Amino acid sequence: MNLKDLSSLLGLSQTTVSRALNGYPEVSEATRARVLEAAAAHGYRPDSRARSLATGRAMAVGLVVPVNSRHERVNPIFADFIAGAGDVLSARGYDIMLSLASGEDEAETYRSLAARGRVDGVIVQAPLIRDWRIKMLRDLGLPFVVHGRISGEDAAYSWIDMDNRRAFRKATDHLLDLGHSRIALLNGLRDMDFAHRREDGFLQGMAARGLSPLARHIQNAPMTEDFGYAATTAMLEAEDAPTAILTASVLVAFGARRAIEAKGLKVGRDVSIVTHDDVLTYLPNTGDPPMFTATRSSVRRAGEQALEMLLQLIDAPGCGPLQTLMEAELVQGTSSGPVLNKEPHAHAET
Amino acid sequence: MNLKDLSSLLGLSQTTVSRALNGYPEVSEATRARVLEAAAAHGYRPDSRARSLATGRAMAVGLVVPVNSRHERVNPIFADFIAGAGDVLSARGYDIMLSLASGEDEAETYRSLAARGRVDGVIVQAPLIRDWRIKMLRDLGLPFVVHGRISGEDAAYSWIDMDNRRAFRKATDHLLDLGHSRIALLNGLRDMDFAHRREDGFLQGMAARGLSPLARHIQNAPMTEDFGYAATTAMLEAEDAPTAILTASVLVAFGARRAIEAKGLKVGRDVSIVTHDDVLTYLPNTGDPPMFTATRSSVRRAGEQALEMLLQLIDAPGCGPLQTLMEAELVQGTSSGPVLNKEPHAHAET
DNA sequence: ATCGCAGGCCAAAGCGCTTTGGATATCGAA
DNA sequence: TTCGATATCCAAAGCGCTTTGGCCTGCGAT
Repeated sequence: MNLKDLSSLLGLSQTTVSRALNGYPEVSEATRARVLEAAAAHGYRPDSRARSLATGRAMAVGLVVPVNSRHERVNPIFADFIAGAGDVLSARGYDIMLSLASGEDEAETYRSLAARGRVDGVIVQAPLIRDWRIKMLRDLGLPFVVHGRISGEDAAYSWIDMDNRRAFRKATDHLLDLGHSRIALLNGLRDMDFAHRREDGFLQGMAARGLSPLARHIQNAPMTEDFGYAATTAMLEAEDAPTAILTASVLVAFGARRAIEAKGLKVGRDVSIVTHDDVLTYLPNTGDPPMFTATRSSVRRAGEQALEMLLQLIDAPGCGPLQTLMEAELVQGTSSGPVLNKEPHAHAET
Repeated sequence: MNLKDLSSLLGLSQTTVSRALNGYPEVSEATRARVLEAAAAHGYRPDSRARSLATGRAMAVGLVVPVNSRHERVNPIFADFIAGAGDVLSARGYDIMLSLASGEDEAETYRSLAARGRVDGVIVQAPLIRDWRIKMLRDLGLPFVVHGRISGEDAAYSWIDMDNRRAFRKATDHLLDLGHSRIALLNGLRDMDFAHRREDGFLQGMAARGLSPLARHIQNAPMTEDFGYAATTAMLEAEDAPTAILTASVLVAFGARRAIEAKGLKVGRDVSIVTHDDVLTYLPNTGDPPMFTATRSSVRRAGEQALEMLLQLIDAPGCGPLQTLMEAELVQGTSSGPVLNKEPHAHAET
């Protein structure tokens, strides 16, 4: 059932039917009602390719998810980010064009999406420290919003980000206030911009009290449970074991907790954990008080907001760079407590 | 840069340029070379909407991800499934149209994708016990592949599934062989078809040895860490505590382990865990031997295979229902061992 | 010299929609 | 009665591509 069929069926021109369906005023209410009814009855839905070709708008946004080429990992935060994005988009009649891009192909992916007219805008995920994508997207003239920010990028661009530096500064201060001074940071991959900012916040907090962490107490890796476990185990067994650990994700915190408990130590008493919590639906930090003391910022909310912004940029191309900084709140859980003044934990089991 | 520009620039007709680019034989090799070179030089990429309108093929497949309406949860397995799917698709020039659909809207989502010509086929995720989607998709005439199977569906349809029943039968037998008889099952949501099959395999295994589990030892919930923790804690504290636990995901297994260790018990000695492992990149079951004894089947591989099948159905619409059953392998980890003959664990700490 | 045929190219007709630029009818005001 | 608004509707021109159905040209066969 296409427009031609429908209009001849109604004894009207395609123009009139199209206008009736799209809410234009040049059509009588009686006719509009008749058209809408017929359209519903026959399940007519305009072909989006044809419509898109005629209007020049794709009614879709691109979500380019980088597949870490070294690790071939797809971060599960995308599932929640997309859930947020999807809500906003479907409410406005947009679709999501998903592209997985691994490293080299990524430039081609953007160019292709733009040139083939598949999308009206894109979301840039997982920005790196000096990300080349900004310049390329600007050159392409494709509206975009970065989920995260890019250190070393001078030009203005639209982004939504959590205040990673401040969040980790807060988390660090929290631990320092509890008397901890040997604090470790289990962070995301080194080239990720967010990891850089988190480390920054951590170091600033330490420096403000005249402290400086051991180099081996700052580790970067994909944020998996076994990274948390392995890194924590190693640190607890070495000299100058940390009394508190900052982790970049709940999954890593799970691993840290396992390592601590495997040593016969108690989380929140012998070793404290403060984690960042993206509020992923399948990794809830539940309990009252919650299991982990955490800096909390919903990635799903970020997805909603990011798309709100992108749609705004698409609707009004000139409306300048939009920027949203989300604040993470520190929630006190059971995983952090005052430092114990006793023998280093490393020897607790020896 | 569109076809018209490119062809007038080359002094050729649009027909010839189009044919040259698409590999038709009616164009001399010399001309073809000239065209390809010019296209590359000017970064020409055919507008996919126009092409799609002309050919009738969308060159995109739909991935409809159900957002559990009760729980608003997006299962992280989709991230990995999509990674597999993306590999296959991008190699063949297809794009992914992602739709999040929550319950009621889902029918509309499929209808809309089909009617608007946005996709050439779809993947159906998370099938329920008696899923209405099969009938609807068949009526729509849209090629589709189900990721999972549908009990109570008589008509033939294309699917790819892991042999859930056999996997859990294997896992159960493994535990039974180790002498366990009080085995619990922490399963996914009750209306999910896979959960049903897993329970089946479990019950079959038990019945084969004349055993039948306690009703409260079979639990259904979203597969989160805290479900594993809470359920395990409760069971260990009650009468007739299980000596072994079967979990439906690594995340749930994490929770079960935490509960066991919190009771001062040792996983693999006091209480065994066998989990299903979807081999999610961010939830690796690492170690040698691995941390968890598990039935292993890569969901990423399933994604690849599912799209291979879907593309086949799209290319040759009549090629009949395609069905792939994947076998999960049982890998022995450190989380399962022979049953201890001693006082019930419930009292271990009292 | 003529014919047939293949190779190489092109004009134009779609694909299904939106949108421009009228056309026609109606109606109150002059 | 005549005239401009208004309100309704319509024919046709795109959007950028593919594809059908030719049109030439040259060449070997008749």
